[in-house]
Amino acid sequence: NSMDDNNDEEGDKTIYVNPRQYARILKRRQARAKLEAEGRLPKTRSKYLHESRHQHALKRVRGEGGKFDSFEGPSSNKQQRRSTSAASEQRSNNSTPQ
Amino acid sequence: DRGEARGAKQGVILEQDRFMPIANISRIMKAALPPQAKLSKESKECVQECVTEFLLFLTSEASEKCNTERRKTITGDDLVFAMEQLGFDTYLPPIKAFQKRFKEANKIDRQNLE
Amino acid sequence: LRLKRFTEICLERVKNLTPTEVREYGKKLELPLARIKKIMKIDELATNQMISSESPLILAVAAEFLVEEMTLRAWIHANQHRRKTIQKSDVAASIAGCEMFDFLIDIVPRDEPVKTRGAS
DNA sequence: AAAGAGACCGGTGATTGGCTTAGAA
DNA sequence: TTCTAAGCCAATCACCGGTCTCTTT
Repeated sequence: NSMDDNNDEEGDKTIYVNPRQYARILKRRQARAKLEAEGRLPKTRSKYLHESRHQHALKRVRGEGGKFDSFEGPSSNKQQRRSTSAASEQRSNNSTPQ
Repeated sequence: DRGEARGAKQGVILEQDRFMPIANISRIMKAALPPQAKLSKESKECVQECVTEFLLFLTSEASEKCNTERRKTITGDDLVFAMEQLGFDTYLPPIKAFQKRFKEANKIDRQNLE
Repeated sequence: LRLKRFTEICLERVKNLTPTEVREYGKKLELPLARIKKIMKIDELATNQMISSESPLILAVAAEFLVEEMTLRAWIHANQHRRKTIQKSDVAASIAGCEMFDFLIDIVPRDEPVKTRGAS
């Protein structure tokens, strides 16, 4: 019922865990290790998930306080359409920026 | 070679497929809290990862039992049994109640369709 | 702060449900079933198995309970430190303080030295 | 016969960042 | 006290759930 919480052999801390979960915890640990060994798990989180949504957020109209706002500003100024002729198509692939 | 190509090669599992949407997690957490409570981004991501482990923890238990019993479908009963085995006793009454009503509802509109 | 009332509240939410209301409750679940199924398929064995339609539903309800309880315990810990923002350390403490959450031992780093003193 | 996988589709809510200031430190 | 970081807005679009056919139990 005891287990070390570090999978390295450094082994110092042995703590006692829920005996009903013990066996499953070990098997899950193996499964995660295998997944990691196959290189299927990104170890770091990306700043955003979708390039398109990131760009969308940058392009959105914002109020005075930096909040998102409805299509047009309430006070002065007329709406100005910025038809973004951003020609290049981004591959919708997900690169991890950070 | 069928044994090798079966489970071996799949691409990287990206975040969208490994975690529940962060906004949903956040909403559940907020709902359980008094309105003046705030949530750090780290705490939300942490709970997000906990949920994934929870799902896989139960799935792993149920899946292995199905395998040894040579059944090829993971049923709700398998997951309920897994929850019992793994000590999630406090969740069981509501879960069982929900499952029961769900089966009844299925039964009913199956009959209605005929 | 009343804490152990939580389990009872969970029960009340589900115990009186007519078959018609089960559908509504199913719709009201926060967690998308499609993604739950996708996550299940990450499991080595489960990838080659079939998954009944009720399985994601069961897990959705259970996971929602899990999040609520974890969050509540984390909030208690945050309060003990006079904080109004739940930090990752609070979640870690809530996990460390409940035997049922032992399965998260690898997920959340256990470096919180704060020992829960014996409450009265 | 009953039920799930997989492909397809259309509708929709999760994703998303700059500024303010709550509140962690 | 200093100064980090959470909440606040809502428009796009990836994804969810519903439906279909085909396969599996």
